[in-house]
Amino acid sequence: MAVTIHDVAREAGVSVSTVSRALSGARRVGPEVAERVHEAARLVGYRHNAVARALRAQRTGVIGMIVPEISNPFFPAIVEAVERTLQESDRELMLCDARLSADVERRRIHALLGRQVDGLLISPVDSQASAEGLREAMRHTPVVQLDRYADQVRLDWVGVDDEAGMAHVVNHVRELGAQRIVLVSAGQQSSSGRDRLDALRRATASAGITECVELLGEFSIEWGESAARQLLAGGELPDALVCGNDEIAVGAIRELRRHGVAIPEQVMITGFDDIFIASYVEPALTTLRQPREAIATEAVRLLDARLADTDLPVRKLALEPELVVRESTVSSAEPE
Amino acid sequence: MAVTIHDVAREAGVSVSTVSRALSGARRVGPEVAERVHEAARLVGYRHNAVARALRAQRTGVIGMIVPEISNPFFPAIVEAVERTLQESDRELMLCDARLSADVERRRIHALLGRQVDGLLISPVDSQASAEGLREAMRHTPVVQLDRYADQVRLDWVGVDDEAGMAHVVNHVRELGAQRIVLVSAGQQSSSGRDRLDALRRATASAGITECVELLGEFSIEWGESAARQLLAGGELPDALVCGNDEIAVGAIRELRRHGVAIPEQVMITGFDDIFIASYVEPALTTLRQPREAIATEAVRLLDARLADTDLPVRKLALEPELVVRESTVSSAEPE
DNA sequence: CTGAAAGCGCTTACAG
DNA sequence: CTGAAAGCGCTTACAG
Repeated sequence: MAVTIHDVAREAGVSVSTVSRALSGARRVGPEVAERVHEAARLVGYRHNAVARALRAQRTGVIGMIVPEISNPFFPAIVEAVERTLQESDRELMLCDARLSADVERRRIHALLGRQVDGLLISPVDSQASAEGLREAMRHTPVVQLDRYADQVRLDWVGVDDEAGMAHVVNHVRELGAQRIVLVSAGQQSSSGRDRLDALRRATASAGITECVELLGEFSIEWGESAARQLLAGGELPDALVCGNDEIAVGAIRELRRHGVAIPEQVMITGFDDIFIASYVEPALTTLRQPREAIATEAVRLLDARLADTDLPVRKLALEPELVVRESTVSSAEPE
Repeated sequence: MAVTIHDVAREAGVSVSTVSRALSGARRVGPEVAERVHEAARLVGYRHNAVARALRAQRTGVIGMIVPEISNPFFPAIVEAVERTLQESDRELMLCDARLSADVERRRIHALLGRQVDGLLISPVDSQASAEGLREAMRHTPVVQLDRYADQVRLDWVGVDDEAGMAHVVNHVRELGAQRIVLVSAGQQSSSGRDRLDALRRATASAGITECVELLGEFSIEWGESAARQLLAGGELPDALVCGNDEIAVGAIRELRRHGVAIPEQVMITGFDDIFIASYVEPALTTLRQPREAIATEAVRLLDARLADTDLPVRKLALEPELVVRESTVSSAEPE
């Protein structure tokens, strides 16, 4: 029914083996024969069947990717870069959304394994609960974690260097004269929450800041607003609010401005990630720009390395984020 | 090497046919035999091979999806909903980014066809240049367009009802007393640009608005800013700025506020789409909320209908957006 | 209800 | 360089 390699073979007057070789470009075919095969393929309207090829070659050319939540504005840029990178080697991306549930995540892993993906890129939803699914996955295919990671799993990872980032940001506000700093971040459930808090503590300590309050909630605008309300109720405001991510910072900015607090004059505010809206809030947010593009390409590179050699040691790759100074810390900052 | 159905058959002491039937749930298997097969499968660690199944069954269970640009904040929510809908029927999503190029788009179409997708969901990048690729696609697999569409192609489509939306918005500002209205939108290259402009013209005409200037550029924040500058330079401001999408509106808001214009007191502003930042700009933006979830589920439904019956007539499904009133038109609007 | 056999469309040793 | 043959892991008429 479908046009197959056999139709091409008949048309060109050669064997299917020759057609296969000519079409796949494996060079052991006479030049005029190759020409004839290509002509015949065009004539009969032949199209590759990647499924048949995959079954035979034991390689699908499909990479699975699971993100915690596609609608989280952080991931689309990474997905896009991964997809672009894969195209360079004629591979496709099968994308899944874990909907923030380790359970859904595990089911998606199984589905992707069933589809025989050549590798899996994943940002695990939970540092604990994701571990089991990941272990299952790595028994069957190369796996690389990106952005987030799970504990107790020996798996490659590439993501942002929280340590370096927080040091940048703390030094920045320090140089601008901040003495009293409040850290607003998330709890320790996710790897980012924990790592950023640790990084924040070390950064403030090594900057010689002793007066340092911690407000811990979650990575959301709502928590940023609520934390700001706590500060307002507490009386005196700190010099700077260093937030665990941009959403917290955006929430804090909104709430503080509603109460007439001048930013950055009364309080400086910083974020982390540089999501789209960071440059559109008022005042525009000073933050750390995640090297999303690099994270994506490095993730594919790590995967390919493991594809080539299964005995590689586990690699963790932390990429330094870039400090983007905007008006939430420096009122004269050039608008981008 | 891999554990196959044969290993299960040996373990269970039955034929591979029986194993296949028992595992796929085709009920023509004795209950205790089925039990034994499942037990054996567990024992030998059997996993489905979706590739082999797809080759044999001539059905992959994979739906291809091509979006103009994943990082455009409009699409992730749709992608998420599509993926969720597909999961209900154990299908997977193969996602491609056309990078706003009809050329890349055509290559992605070919790749997906080669992978034998069971159907294609696409938001074409260009109303003209996308047509050829789409025609190629529809010769091989069911295709449904969503959000955008191409001209001169007989293909199902599901998207927002621009006509109804613009009528809502124009009536809204009209009721609030706006007489002089400026339309800021995009040109006619894309289907949305054209349709929204048409809808806007009809809406203002039928609302009896005669003083109506049109500023046409593109769907971007930059164009919104630039249009606002033109207005400021032109002297007297209109009562309302009705924008073709949220990004234009956000740009206009920023620029007008920079120049001290009071919104909505001096000028009301409306958008279209209700993207994430619409509720976070100041003042929060009155806009039309796209029924993204419904667009996604209807797109899959249309595809499934066509999968079941190839002779269906072409269907266009326009879904009404919801007017979300915020502070950019009504200063007392409740913050959400 | 169950099994033997054919075959989905390709690739790839193996000969020649 | 080219061809005949086996086989990737399944499903599905066809018999029984």
